[in-house]
Amino acid sequence: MTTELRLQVESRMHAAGLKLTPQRFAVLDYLIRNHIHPTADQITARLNNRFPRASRATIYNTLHALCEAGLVRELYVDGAVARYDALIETHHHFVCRACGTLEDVQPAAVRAVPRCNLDEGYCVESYQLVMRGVCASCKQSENRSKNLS
Amino acid sequence: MTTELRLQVESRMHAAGLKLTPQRFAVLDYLIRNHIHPTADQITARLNNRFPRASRATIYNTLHALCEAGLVRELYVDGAVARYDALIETHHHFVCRACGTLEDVQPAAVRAVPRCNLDEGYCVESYQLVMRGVCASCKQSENRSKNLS
DNA sequence: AACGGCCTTTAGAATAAGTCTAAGTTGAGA
DNA sequence: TCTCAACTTAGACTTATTCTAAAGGCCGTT
Ligand SMILES: [Mn+2]
Ligand SMILES: [Mn+2]
Ligand SMILES: [Zn+2]
Ligand SMILES: [Zn+2]
Repeated sequence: MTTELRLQVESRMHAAGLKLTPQRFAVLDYLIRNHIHPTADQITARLNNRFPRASRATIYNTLHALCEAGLVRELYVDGAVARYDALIETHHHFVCRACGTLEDVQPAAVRAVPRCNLDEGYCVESYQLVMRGVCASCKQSENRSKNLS
Repeated sequence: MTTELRLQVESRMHAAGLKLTPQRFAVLDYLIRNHIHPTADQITARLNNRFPRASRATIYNTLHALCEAGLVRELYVDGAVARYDALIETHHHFVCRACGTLEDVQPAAVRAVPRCNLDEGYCVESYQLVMRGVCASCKQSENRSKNLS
């Protein structure tokens, strides 16, 4: 499975004119296995537990290279920090205002996909929907504390 | 008209426990008159042509105060820089990848408002749609250069 | 008018995310 | 195996934003 993945990735990277280095593979592998939309810092912290170590510059270079190659998406949702996502099929996001987690929302969960007809001449190439609210587990704790009071 | 506005703003600020200072009014007034979703820097540059001058810290304090008071929205669309919006009614945005302008999209222009039915227990409080593409005037120049070649 | 308390403004230092640079390292094709 | 463009690295730099400590303004009280 990792072998398959490696081959897929290798061919994609190659197509984009990029070498597949250990660092690049480690970053992508981490993103594919962890759909938590981590920041560059989280990725760095996580990868530097184990081999191969990667410097800040390399993390950013790698993330940008992977974005260029279309294997990763850069996501700005809340503040000034970029988050990264290896799920590149069209999908949306839900942000919990209580715990801050950023979860995927499959397009199927959005009942009516928006069709935007802007003024004449505008060309919409992509769109992204960000929903905000309270996630199921935070909702529960909210209710629990309400009952106590 | 400015008088009416000032009174409205004053009561809103007061309700939020905040004084309406000349700096605060100037920032809000600028945002209301200019729907260009400016950054803190653009606001600073613009206001410091005329009275009242405002320091960086005050600009940020003011913008945050106005956000708290619900008179202004902070918007992160592309990356690292916050943009500010005095249009607080629900609406969406269009970003031109060529010229970078960020325009309002009235909800009416979105044909089908998304209804999101997430997993049990999730509570969606708001959502925002960001469309990306090419604006009408950039589209024109693109076409013009295509014809030349 | 002078005083005191509280909120606001200010300049500039501090922080945080990301980019750049210059030097050393590496790995894929010949 | 050899080679060299591509890659990685530490650390300096930049940019947006936040923090801090001191000064200023407003108001009700003496
Ligand atoms: Mn995602
Ligand atoms: Mn807007
Ligand atoms: Zn939550
Ligand atoms: Zn444009």
